Amino acid sequence: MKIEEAINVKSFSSETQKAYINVLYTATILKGKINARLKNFDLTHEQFNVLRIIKGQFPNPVCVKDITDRMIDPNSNTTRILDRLEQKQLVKRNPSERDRRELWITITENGLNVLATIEADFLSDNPHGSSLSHAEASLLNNLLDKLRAE
Amino acid sequence: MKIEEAINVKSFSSETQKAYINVLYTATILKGKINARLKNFDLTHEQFNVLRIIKGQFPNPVCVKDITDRMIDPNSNTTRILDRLEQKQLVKRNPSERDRRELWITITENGLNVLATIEADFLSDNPHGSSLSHAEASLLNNLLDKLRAE
DNA sequence: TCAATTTAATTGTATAGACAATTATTGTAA
DNA sequence: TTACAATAATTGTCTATACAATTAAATTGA
Repeated sequence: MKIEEAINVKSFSSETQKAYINVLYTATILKGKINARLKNFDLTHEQFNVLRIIKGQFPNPVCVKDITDRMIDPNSNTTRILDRLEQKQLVKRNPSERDRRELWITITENGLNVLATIEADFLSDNPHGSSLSHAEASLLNNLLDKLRAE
Repeated sequence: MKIEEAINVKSFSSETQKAYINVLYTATILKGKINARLKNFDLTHEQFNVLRIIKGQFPNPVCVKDITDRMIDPNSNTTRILDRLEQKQLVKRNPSERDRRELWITITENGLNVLATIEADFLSDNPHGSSLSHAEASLLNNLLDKLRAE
C-alpha cells in the first residue's frame, strides 16, 4: 500500500516531506511486526535488541555505555531495559573489574537459549526474505544514509 | 554517516536486515530533529502531527476516529494527545451533531497561529531542502512502500 | 420491539522515549 | 594532595507507545 492510502493523505508539500513521513510510518509498521512475533517470547522490540547487543560480545561482558552506543534508539533508558532483562534472568549484572563506576553485563545461558529459539522462529517463515532484492535493499540503505546526512 | 558506524555494528545478516534497522534508526534520528525544533513551541512530534491533521480539515471538525486513521502511529492514544492539545487551548472538543458517541474536534484560532509560526520557522532554514533530489526521494518512497508490502 | 452486535471514545496499566538531575567514581591539574 | 571537571550509571518525571477493558450509543436483525 502506498503511503498516501496508508494514512489517508492526498498530497504532500514535497517528495522529501513525503519521504520523511514514509520513514516514520514504515518504522511504525516494522516495529509492530517485530513486536507481534516477540510477544510469544515475552520480549519487547527494545529488550530483544539489547539482548542481541549483549550476545554480540559474548562471552565478553559489556558495560551499559557500550550497549547504549549500539542501540537503535539511545534515548531509551538502558538501565530500565536491563532491569527487565535481569528480572527475566536473561542477563546478569556484575561489578566491573576495571572501573567501579561500570557494570559488566553478560547474557545468561537462558538468554542465549531464548535468542536461539527466536532466531529459529524468525527464520522459519523467512520474515526477512523481503519483497526487496539485494540491490534494492542496498539502494534503500544508501538513500536512508543520505537522508540522515542532511 | 553510514548505519554501520552510527550504531557500531560491523556486519548484518543480510542487506534487507540492514535496511530494517536502518529504517528504525533513521526514524529515530528524524523524530529527534523534529522534536528539537518543536521544543521551542512546547509541542511534541505527535502533538504537532495531530494538530496538523485537525487543521487539514478546517473549518470542518473531525472526530477522534478520523484523526486516528490519519496518524503516523495509530497506536498512540489519540484521546490523551487531544487532552494535552485541549489543555494548551490549541483545539476544542464539542458534541457531534450527527452521533452522540462522537466528538467534533476543531483547531482554535490560537492553534492556527501556532501552526503558522512553526511552519514559518521550519521554512526559514529549509529543513526539508534535503540532500535528496526529487528523484531520489521518489525512489526512496517506492522502496519503503515495497518494503512494507512484504 | 428489543436483544445482540458493532462502533466511538475513554480509561487502565505496563513499557518505551525524552530529557534533566543525582550519585559515585575516576581523571586532571594546580 | 586536593579541588575541580568528566564520566558511568541510576533515578525522577512527563509524554508516547502498546494493548486490553470499559462505557455509551448506534445499528442490525429476528
